[in-house]
Amino acid sequence: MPELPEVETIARGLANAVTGKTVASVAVTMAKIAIAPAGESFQEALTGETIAAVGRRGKYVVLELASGRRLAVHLRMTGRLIVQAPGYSEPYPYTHVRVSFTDGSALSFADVRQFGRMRLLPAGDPWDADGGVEPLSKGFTSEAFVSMLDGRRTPIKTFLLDQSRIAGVGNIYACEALWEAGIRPSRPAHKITKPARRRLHGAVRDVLQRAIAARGTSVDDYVDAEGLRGGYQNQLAVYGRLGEPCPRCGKPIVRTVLGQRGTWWCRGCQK
DNA sequence: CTGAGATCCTGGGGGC
DNA sequence: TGCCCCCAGGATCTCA
Repeated sequence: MPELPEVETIARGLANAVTGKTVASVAVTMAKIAIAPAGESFQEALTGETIAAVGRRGKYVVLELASGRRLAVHLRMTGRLIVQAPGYSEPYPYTHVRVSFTDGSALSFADVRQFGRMRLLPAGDPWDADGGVEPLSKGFTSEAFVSMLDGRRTPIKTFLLDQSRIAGVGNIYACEALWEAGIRPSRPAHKITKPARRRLHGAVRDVLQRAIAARGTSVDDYVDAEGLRGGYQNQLAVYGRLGEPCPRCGKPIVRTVLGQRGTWWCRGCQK
């Protein structure tokens, strides 16, 4: 499941690989994946465009096009954006959209479960207006985070996963940040003390930055734009480690369900 | 506002 | 060994 660090890694790889390239043709083999503005054809609108830049917003990979339009890609659970060099032979498995460039290379969107989407947006479209703060931006200050939790009765882990509050945190890094901060995932957000809120603010940023440095986490089948796995799965403290000893206190990691999500944590040191 | 439940999908894990 | 069942999971929508 690509979260902020994985999407950041993919976007950086794509920035190197496709910036400046011009679209020669587009093949869509699963129509629901590729969404165009009303009345437009995805293939036709994209053909002839040049990739001006590649960035990230929350869990979206955003390709900025020379016309001012954008292609916002959400990978959901099993989506992949794969760059294939000129002369590539095999289509990447489960490819639903392939963008071919004039130099013979291609950018393929592949997705086993078909949950991911590529959305072509008109220039200036405020598509991400209701998205939350970027947790690695200057705007995500300790003070801002402390006050965000005021009056919020929802479990803190559910809060961290709400993309309209903080953009980009998913299940893996919510679990890891809560462990690092020593906070129980089910704790109502407003009941968390200010010192603990500050610890959590720092933990969210630390975990995300360390995961980016490791090029993301590959627990299931995440790979970046070059098809490479990440390395952060070797640094996980709790996620997916049911029954294994807590790295801090040695008690076995437990798994509970919170907001319909698997949640891994330590009863010994998360209060 | 808040949470619960359904929906979308398919590979793969568990049970027998 | 083989087959069938069922589940995970992010975002979004409906309903209470």
